Amino acid sequence: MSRAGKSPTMKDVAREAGVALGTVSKVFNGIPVGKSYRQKVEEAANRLGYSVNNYARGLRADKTRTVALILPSTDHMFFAALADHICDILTKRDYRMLLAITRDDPSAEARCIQMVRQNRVDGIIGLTYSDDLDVGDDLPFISIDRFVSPGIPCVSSDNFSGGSMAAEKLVRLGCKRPLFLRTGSHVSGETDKRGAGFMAWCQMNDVACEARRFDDREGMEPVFAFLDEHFSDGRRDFDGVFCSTDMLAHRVHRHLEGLGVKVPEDVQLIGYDGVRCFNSEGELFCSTIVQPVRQMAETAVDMLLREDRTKLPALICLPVSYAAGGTTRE
Amino acid sequence: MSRAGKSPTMKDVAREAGVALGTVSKVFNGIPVGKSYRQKVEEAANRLGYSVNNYARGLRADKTRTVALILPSTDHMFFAALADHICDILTKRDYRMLLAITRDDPSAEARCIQMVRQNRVDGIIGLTYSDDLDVGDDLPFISIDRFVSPGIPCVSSDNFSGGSMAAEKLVRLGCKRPLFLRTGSHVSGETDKRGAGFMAWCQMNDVACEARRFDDREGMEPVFAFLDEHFSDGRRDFDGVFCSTDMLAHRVHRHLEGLGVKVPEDVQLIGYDGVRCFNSEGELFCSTIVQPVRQMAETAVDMLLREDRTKLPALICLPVSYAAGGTTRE
DNA sequence: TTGTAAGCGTTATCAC
DNA sequence: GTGATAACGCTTACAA
Repeated sequence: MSRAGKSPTMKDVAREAGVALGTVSKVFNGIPVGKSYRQKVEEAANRLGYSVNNYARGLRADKTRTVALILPSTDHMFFAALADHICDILTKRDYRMLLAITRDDPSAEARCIQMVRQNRVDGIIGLTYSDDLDVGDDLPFISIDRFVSPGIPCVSSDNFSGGSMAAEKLVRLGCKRPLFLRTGSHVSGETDKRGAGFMAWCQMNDVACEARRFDDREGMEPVFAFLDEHFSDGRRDFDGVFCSTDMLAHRVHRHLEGLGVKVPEDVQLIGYDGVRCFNSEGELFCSTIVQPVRQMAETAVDMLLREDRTKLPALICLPVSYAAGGTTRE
Repeated sequence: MSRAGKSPTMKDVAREAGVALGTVSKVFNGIPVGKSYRQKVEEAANRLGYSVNNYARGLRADKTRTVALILPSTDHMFFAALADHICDILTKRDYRMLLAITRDDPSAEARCIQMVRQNRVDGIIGLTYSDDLDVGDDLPFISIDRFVSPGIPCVSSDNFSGGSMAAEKLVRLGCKRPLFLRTGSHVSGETDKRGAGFMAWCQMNDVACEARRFDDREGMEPVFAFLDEHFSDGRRDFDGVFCSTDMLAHRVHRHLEGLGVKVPEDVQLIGYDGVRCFNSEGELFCSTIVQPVRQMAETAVDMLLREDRTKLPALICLPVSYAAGGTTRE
């Protein structure tokens, strides 16, 4: 019997089962072993409540079957859904997920990298904003939505096509004076292409359009001021707005309502993300370009755990789709 | 110089710094060491890009500074906010968080326990639904919203008071025929007390009220059928509904709208959770009883990591508050 | 203070 | 198949 208070070890199981230590190890690693031995080991292990010590295993093997996910927060439906799917997919592959949250703070991002590095994770999936993130080239890293450095693959939705899709949709639905609106990080990322795609489509199709970008550090006031300027007193300077996120679209929607603007009658609104109320089965907040969250999660995990990590693509854009959510005239 | 491709170890740092291995260890454990030595070690460590191997450390110390959070999913704003706060608080205490997701599946819950046990976490915070969850008494466990077994503390919001508060609010706002509606797990938990508190208040105050409970395995159809029965064709059998969650309240709201019922004019609605759009700074979906998520997270972590784990309380109910969200006549 | 050496639980490699 | 043994990287007595 092993000392009380401490978890049993392989040694204990070996003794209990009356077999050699090596045999126990083999059983727990799926290495062929005589049937009667295997059974004796399994019984002894159950009796003792034994379970493999991953720390000892990781120390020996230098593989921990653990992946870190670094996110700004999980307190946003898009991030939360991403975390949910990635965790799910990793679990199915018998990996564990360490979650680290950064609050968009570059120093926290650096600390996280440091922390998960100490924890000898087998790889990192990160949605980060640091300009100069130093991941180190020994640790597999997949970035989401942001180019970090050459050699680090980036997985994102097809932001450019999504932007074009939004433009086309608005125009097809009758908009003559479309507007692109964004708030967001001052750090540039893949998501900037949403606006680029929107503008490009408009130019290609000879539609005059305007774009306004606001820095998220200034909050919503400048956005509201802009809307007031163009929609107060019966003014309707634009009849369709593509917002860089659903959240922005929703706030714009509310503000326009406050100004007496009718959505979608006076102005049609399209967002980006495909975020839903409460959970991914809820309703949309607005008409939107839907990111393929599950597929993004799958791709990120796939690329991270791929055996052959030479010649990974630098950027993978996954196909988006349009979904009507009540802020457009379908 | 250490072999290429492998991370440097303390030994490498010791050699690089020209000091003893033990000295390096002391530096990284904050144990006093000669100033010049400390500096030499730190420089050498930086030069080599050394970072402590937590697996070796955990193996030796039998402490991993890792906590597992077990949730049904993160794809719901309440769970997502909980995960966010718990991760944040753990990080501040220099703990890492392993996230495991169960999809309400008891067998997945058991697998998770097994998995995190292998990973030698220092404790578990779990929001689980298994009837017969076997955590084992060696591993600190804090349950959220559900009584698991004696000796396992449960942290929840004050569901009973929340229910009473909802009843009082509805009646104060003029409701004469209140209704309690719930869908949810067939497994009983602390959250059942929401309805109990509601009914108790009504009885205490001689208000006749009705309660309907639906099993979530049957979906929303039975709920909608019930609403149709009581609100079709101008019927207004109830003028105030307390729903066991914001999500339910929101769906009820939408369905009532479809029936031509005006909220809050004809019927007032109160939910439970305090969940918001997009993130915790968004707007409420409905008038609601707000759970103190941050405080719940803090309490759970506190109790989990408390030094003296004898005489922990069996149940901690944290105070809720009411917030108007447009579905009541304030 | 510093250096040394034992040991944490596993895996892998021997000769039997 | 067994049994012994050497790593893996770190902490911690203990000796110098």
